[in-house]
Amino acid sequence: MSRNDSLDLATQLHAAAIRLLRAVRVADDETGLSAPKLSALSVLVFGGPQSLKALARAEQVTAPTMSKLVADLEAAGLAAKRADPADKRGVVIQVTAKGRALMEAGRRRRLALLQERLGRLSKAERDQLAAAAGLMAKLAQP
Amino acid sequence: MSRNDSLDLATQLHAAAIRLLRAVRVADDETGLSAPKLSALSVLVFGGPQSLKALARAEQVTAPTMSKLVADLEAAGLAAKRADPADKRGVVIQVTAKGRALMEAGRRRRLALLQERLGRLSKAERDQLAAAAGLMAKLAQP
DNA sequence: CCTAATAGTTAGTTTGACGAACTAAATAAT
DNA sequence: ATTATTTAGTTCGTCAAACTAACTATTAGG
Repeated sequence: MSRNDSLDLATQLHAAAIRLLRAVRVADDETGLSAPKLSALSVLVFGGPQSLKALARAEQVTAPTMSKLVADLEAAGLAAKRADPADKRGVVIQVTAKGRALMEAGRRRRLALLQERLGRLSKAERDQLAAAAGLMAKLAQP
Repeated sequence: MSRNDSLDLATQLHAAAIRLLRAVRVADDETGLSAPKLSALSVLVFGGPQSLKALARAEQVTAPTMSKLVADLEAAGLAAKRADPADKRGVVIQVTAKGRALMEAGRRRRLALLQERLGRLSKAERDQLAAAAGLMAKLAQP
């Protein structure tokens, strides 16, 4: 029974996470940015200026893929590249003020969407979710 | 703002869901199926036989997109289409035994990945997570 | 009936992913 | 010190998956 519990838990958690992310995805449309670009921008905002390789690893894509995403972000004035003073092969990519503002607005919309739904739950249920968020983070650790 | 307000909860839930999905995503690679096809197959397994339109709506894609996904699943012998007896325009799509077996194998691999991590939690914490999965599904409802 | 709506497919386009091949720079080896 | 190797990033070609527009076939409404 314990084995079945685990199977069910893994399946249910997986399905629930997918549905939850899908539900809030609509808020991202309004930024005018695609999900991969918005996500890369988010890493720049929260992770600070970094190399292309680091950014690619954070987003679990290859260097060429990230190279193109960054080029598009740069063309849109949302990110900027500068030479790495310590390594002339390298670049340091950072978010611009415009990029930061756009990311923040998108994030607020996404969270607003979730908050509206959170209002449907009781206080006890919200507390339960808050505790679970911590547990999920623990599960996701390597 | 309190530490436990709903903005924090929304932020934590969103981040936790993303990290959790990333952590188990590697298990799906071994199915040999892409994420969209695996996801569509999952809807067929859990939602039963249904029309292309229903499947497209469930996956939040357009009919042409789903038409191609189903065609590929059919070519791989994982799903089957039959005419809808009640509407000659319509088709009913259902998972095959092979498709069901593949989904089950994927689910087992995903669990295997999570198992070590689930072991870090107490039984009480696992119960908490299971309950939270239900709440998350509720949140995701439109 | 005939017209409008619906189910699904086909055609063409865009985006984002990859690997392979390239340039340039840094590091290791002899 | 010179050469070889590795590393960082880009460009190119290709593919999957998403969309819209337009098509066929069928059903439903006036």
